[in-house]
Amino acid sequence: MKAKRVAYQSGTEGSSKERHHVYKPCTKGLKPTVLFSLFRSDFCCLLFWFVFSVGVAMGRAPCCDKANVKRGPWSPDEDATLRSYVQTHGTGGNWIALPRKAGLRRCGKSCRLRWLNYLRPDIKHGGFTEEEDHFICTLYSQMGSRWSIIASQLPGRTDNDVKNYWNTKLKKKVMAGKVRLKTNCDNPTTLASTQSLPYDQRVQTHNLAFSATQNRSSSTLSMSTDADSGFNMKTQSLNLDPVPYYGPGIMHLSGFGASTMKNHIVSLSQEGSSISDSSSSAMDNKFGSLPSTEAKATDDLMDFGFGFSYDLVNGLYSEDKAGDAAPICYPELADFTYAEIKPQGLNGGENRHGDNQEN
DNA sequence: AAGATATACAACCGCCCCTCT
DNA sequence: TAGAGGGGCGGTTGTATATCT
Repeated sequence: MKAKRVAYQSGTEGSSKERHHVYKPCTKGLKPTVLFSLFRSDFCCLLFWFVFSVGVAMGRAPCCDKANVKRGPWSPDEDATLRSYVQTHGTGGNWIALPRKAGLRRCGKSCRLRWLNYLRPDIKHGGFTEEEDHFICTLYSQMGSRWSIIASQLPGRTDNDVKNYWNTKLKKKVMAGKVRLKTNCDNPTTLASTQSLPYDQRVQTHNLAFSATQNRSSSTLSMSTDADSGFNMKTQSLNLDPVPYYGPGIMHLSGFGASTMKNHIVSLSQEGSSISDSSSSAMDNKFGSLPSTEAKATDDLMDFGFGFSYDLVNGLYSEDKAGDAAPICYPELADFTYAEIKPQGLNGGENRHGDNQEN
């Protein structure tokens, strides 16, 4: 049950319907000169209200009054206030109302972010282990930039942390061939859930079950979810091309946090792997089974969305044979143009955030 | 030593989804 | 059933710090 809604706190007043009201001057019976002068002023008013109304209609109202909330870095006092309030009262299921109750001049979303990414007691910052590197790379290869899901598999890590780490360090490590990955497993589980296993076994457990190569031009993905994981068992097919590709197996995703599962699908395309927000599709479940790799080395190419593929079996992961030695990279498989390192094929995200580029 | 450049990461933005009325 | 509002997410930006020239 959600908390009672709060009234608009932004600079606008009333409901969105009321905000659509446009000032309409009466000009009946006025002389032309007066009419003209009125027209000029009214035109400005109309223009203002038109722009204002359109602006309101086009986008949603802000969650808080941006003019009256503090922004920027949090002070230690604010941190203490927020921590104390949340630990004492909880969030109450309403972050928007929380800052007012807690006596903070901050946007509710800002409070939420600060708590989740920084103040939460179980947070780990920095110091990513090699194991975590592998895990992140593996999951990134499977699902792209679903940072919240990836982070949910790493105890103490936040999506923001993982995202920043990937963008600033790990991506470069991968490009430099300093991250080892291993394939041949079809049941990825959380890092936390396998902590007790020997390292090599854990890596095997987390390795890629999903492969996509650039020359695999057509695919049909058998989408299913694991009833054991809490998902609804469902099987669906996604025809991406008239010539279907039937994957050799099913990838179980029981380890992924079901609570964060929303409508996303994983698809294969000519560009390789991609994950699409299903807002543009009819898919009900976010993840499903994917063609798993059955130790076919030629199929074990990992597409990081960089515009190239890695040979996972022979290339990136070499611990089996060479201990901690750096992996072998295959330049013929990779376009290392650094500028090209950017997740691609995340159609939903690109669409969703296309407007952001205007900022 | 100083300015330029690179790096790291906290914080923000705007969108979408879900729930409630 | 439509609209409002909040939560959550991924992408981007801003800024402090580190490194380089």
